[in-house]
Amino acid sequence: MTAANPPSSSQAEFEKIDASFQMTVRDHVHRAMRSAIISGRFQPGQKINERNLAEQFGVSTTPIKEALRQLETEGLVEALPRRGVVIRFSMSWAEEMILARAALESMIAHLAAKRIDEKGKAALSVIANRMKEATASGDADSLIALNETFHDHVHKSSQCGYLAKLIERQQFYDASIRRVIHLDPTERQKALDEHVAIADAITAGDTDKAERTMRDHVVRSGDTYLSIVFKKKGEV
Amino acid sequence: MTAANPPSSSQAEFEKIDASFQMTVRDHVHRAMRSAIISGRFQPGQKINERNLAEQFGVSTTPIKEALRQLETEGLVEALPRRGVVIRFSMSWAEEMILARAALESMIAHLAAKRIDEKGKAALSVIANRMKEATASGDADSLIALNETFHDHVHKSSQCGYLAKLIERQQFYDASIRRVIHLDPTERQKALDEHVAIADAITAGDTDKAERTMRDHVVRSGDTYLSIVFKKKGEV
DNA sequence: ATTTCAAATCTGATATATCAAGTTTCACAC
DNA sequence: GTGTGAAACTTGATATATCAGATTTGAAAT
Repeated sequence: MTAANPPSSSQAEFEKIDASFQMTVRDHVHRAMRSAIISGRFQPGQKINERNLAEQFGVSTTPIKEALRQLETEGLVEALPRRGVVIRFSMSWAEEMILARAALESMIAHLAAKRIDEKGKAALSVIANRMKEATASGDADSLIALNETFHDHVHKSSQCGYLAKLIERQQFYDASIRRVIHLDPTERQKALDEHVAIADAITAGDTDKAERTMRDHVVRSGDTYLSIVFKKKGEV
Repeated sequence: MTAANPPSSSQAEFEKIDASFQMTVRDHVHRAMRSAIISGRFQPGQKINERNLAEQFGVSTTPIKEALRQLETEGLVEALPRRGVVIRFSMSWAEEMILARAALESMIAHLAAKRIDEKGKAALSVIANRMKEATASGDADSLIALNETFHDHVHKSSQCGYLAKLIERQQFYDASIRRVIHLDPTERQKALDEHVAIADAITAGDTDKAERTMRDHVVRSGDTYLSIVFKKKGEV
């Protein structure tokens, strides 16, 4: 289904260019606002003024309104009809985002363990080995990238599109915070052990174990992020 | 915190009016479009024209664009920058929505079993008993309403706001389809047994069992809806 | 000082206009 | 017939204008 096929004509095969490559103003605003909200640059309950925002970004209110609708559907702001939008993000919201991600990732891990093929297993093993190396050498940047590769590969193996998309929206920490975590050797080791356990379970087709190890991993690492972002220890 | 408090002044106490009560054009469009998509009135991959839609609804394109952004974030349509939006809903998408709901509802059931108080247990028991009666008498309309009450009560007991909101978006069947299901005595009985099992587990504080019974319930009933909406049997 | 209420103001909701990227059409060259 | 490319057309993206609900203000009444 991938490279094994002979070219149907004498043309070389290329992957479709990702349409989301090009940036629109509303997406820029959406990302910027999302990042600002989840990094705490707005207070919970704070009101958002559309005209102000438009002026700050130097654009009209149209793309602002669209970005706000996206944030609203994501659950990061609440829209009160004819009264504007207010920020809805706090530590408890972040805790629930972790739980949501844990529930969804463990579901997808279950399916990955059920549906992964031999090629996928091999690829997963390669990723896991690279993680071992990067952990040993303390290469934080590689680990951050590999972490994303790992989870993306699990998503692909599960053959789930909707679930994968849904999971993307449950992330409330960004690159800079990840970096802090991955610079700690203890954290690095914990994450590695968990990733290896997940990979083993999926490769073995052990749906139950894949589910449990993934959930534990998401919850534990999520709590670590929580304690950094909100400067205190969270329990679930 | 509820009715036990004496009035702080001589004023009677009223619940705040739900701000989402008032309807805006964009919400009307959003709901109408969502309903149309999940009931299959658009083909997967079909292109949506903003101006056409605006004309059909008899409004300008502004609220249309906002509604489309909401649908996009929900995952029901995909926006290709500068090329418009296309429908992204099919049987496989619906299957995944069921799985997402199963994962999230079981997580919330787990928390409900952990956090519910005595008053909540009593209320849950009342709901379960009403369900038994309605099932015995075959009152489909009451059952539909009670079903919603039941799940809402579990959500409340879990004290989760974000998760509850997230779950609302994973519903792809509406009242008319529910009615078909609840008119079947066998289905009614199955649903009752499951609801009772869930209520028992939550009341007993058995987080594990609450999780499992809830998941099984959502998946099984989801498959029933699936087979009706898409006219064939789905397996997961 | 407190309450009342209408005018002024603010601001989100909607409509309309403009711009630019994407698509289609079709004449023309090979 | 096939490929090329420019013009015409379509349509999403953005900007601006208008409307109406919500909030604030302040003078008058008590």
